[in-house]
Amino acid sequence: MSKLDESLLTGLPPFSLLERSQIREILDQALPKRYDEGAEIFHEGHDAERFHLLLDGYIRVVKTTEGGEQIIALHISPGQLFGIAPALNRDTYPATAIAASESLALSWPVRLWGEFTTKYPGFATESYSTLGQRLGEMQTRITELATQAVEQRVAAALLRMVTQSGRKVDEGIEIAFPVTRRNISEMTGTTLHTVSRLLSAWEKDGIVHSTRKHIVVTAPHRLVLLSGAQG
Amino acid sequence: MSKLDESLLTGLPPFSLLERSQIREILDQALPKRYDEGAEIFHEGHDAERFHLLLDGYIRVVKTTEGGEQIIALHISPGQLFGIAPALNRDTYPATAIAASESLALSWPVRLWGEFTTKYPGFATESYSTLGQRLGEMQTRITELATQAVEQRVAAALLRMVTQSGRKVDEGIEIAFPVTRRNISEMTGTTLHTVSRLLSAWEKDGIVHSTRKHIVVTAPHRLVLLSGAQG
DNA sequence: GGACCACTTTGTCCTTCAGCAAACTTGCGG
DNA sequence: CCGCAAGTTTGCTGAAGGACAAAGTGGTCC
Repeated sequence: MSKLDESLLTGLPPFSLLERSQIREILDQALPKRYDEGAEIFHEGHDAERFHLLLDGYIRVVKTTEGGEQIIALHISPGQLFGIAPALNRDTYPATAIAASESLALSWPVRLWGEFTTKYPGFATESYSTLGQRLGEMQTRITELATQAVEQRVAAALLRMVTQSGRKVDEGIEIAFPVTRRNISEMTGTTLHTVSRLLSAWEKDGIVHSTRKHIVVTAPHRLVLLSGAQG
Repeated sequence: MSKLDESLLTGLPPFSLLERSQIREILDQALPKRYDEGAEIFHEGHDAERFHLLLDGYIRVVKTTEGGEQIIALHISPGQLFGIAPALNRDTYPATAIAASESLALSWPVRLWGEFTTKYPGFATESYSTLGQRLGEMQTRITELATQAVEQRVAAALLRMVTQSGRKVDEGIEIAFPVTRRNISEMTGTTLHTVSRLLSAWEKDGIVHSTRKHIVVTAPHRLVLLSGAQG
């Protein structure tokens, strides 16, 4: 593994305001690792031995029910910490992390968590803000699941992915990682069949254009209408 | 308001391990307040000026959708901190808190949050553990909503309330605060009608006994079966 | 180039549960 | 003690969407 460059961390929220030497030190203790699409990074229930920072790619955080069904809890984008069980005094991971696309992540042993939070003021603050945001998102998903119809939930899920990872292409905005119908159904609590039907309908209406594992949203504003209070 | 007694806080997780003089100091800065059933303690979106500790009673934390529907996010029991937006660097409350029964709570201005967390080691740790648990519960609710049928969700909601606040009576275990059918429907994402039908059926089966705003679970084990993978 | 595999599409049926409506019960305030 | 409000029960109907089935379509590996 080649020597890591400091520019990797410079400007990332958790490490902003740090001096070059500090970043060097943090980096020297990091273990970089590449993950293929579909590769597991850590598993629900296992001992939380390391915490992670995603540098490139996208991560799906997944929970499995006793019935064997999977629920996608959230997606991680580059620059975000994940698997930060130590922040909440947990000693096992509460969910499984899987690379949604080919990804690169750094990780540190949990014992460094305490060191980082005390040594670098911004680090703790930033981490807990992240947690706060995630809590808010989960709130939103709960109210969505509790009050909205399937069509609205699927529209909202697409918009969330677009917002988090959308990149401009000439047709519209493309979700930057592979997504299957099944994936979407696991984000919205429905079946892949229903998702397929919805996407087909939207395709016909010119709202989205989707190929095998890729989705381009061509009319985001119409999707917003579908996701909102009334269509 | 009469002088507060130190025994109020002694032994409560957030303040365990503290010396008498420290507890005295904390208590002297606290504002105690009594709330009638249904009274609002703070409102979603308002400036988070204080954080709270529930001493007696039960609090419902509620989120309102644009459509005006309410979703009950969680219940707070005595001894728990709530409205701890500052822990996540939020400056507004993410939800509304309402007394589910007559309640007594202490509160402190948010500026003391930093002081408490730095001065009293156990305080921060304990607070973040609480947050971790809540995050876990929300996860569970999301998977429930996404994968389980209404009957299972309602059974699970009753069990959750029983676990959190159940007190033994001769018929079985009673939920310690008033709960209406509508409340349950707001916890489970269904309608009060459906909840009413379920409770009636369970009453006939001898699983619960419910009066107007009170529920006694007479056969918890059967409820567990209903909430589980298969009924 | 062919075979297999993963993903998708589409059709049909059937259950669950939300929506609507209306009567009933309980408790409280005057 | 009466009237009203809040909470509950119950019936009926219809639509949403899950379950099952089966065929279509890329993509990839040999």
